[in-house]
Amino acid sequence: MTTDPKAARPLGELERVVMEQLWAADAALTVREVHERLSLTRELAYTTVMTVLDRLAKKKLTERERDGKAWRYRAAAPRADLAADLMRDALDQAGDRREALVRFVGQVSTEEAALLREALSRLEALDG
Amino acid sequence: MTTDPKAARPLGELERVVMEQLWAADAALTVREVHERLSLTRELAYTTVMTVLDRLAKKKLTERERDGKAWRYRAAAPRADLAADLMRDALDQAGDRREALVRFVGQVSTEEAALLREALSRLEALDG
DNA sequence: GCGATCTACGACGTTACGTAGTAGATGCTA
DNA sequence: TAGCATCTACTACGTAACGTCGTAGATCGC
Repeated sequence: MTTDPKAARPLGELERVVMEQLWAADAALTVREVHERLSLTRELAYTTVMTVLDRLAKKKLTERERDGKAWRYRAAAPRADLAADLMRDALDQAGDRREALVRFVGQVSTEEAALLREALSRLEALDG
Repeated sequence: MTTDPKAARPLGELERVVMEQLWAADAALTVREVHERLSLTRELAYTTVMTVLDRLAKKKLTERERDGKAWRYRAAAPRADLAADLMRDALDQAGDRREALVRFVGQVSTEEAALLREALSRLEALDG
């Protein structure tokens, strides 16, 4: 689990692209910086980006720190964590976990299956 | 994949309990039957259940067939399929699949990890 | 033919999200 | 230090999903 044990609803479309900027950045970004990056591919009001960043913070998906009069935002958790949380939630909704996992591995690509085996091996090595 | 290759958004709360009735039933159920079952634990108008069943049908999550003047609904896909689809969607959102899978297996229970290994073995046996 | 039962469709409240404007606080600069 | 640029806080609006029903009309069995 990342942080919240509850409801990790999938991100909205704009929320996702904003988070992607944060994940892609080395450091925490200001609203302006995120806005600038997004402006390369779409038109958005500065305040729109600010609102989204703010909402993400309220949802605990971003954290922010002061930098002068501005806030700097960074992702509260790695992208992979978010994805893993969503996978968990999905699995939790299945009645029969075994069956759900069977279906899941049955639909992943060969590469993904290999990655899964690898991850499990690594886990085994750790757990002993 | 179950049916729709796209957006398998998680079900709403009422949609979920309705689907659970369908999954739990041996045969296709009428609105009345679903309503009766749900009425055991909560109060709902008959038409509310009907609306939900209808919406689920429009979303291709249920299929229906005539039975006299009434419709009989059944889940369009096994519950496990839905869960697996959601897991897929979640995985697809991860930037780095490897990392996401590592995080995922890192948070599943020991039992789930075992089930995953089992499912992968089975897959391997099939794929050769 | 009637009454019970169904469906079709519209409606309303709430919440999430995309999108943005206004007002006021704040910090840099000439 | 006065003022402009910049930032935040807050409010707002439209849309879509969903929970929740009601009404009207079709339909089936007696």
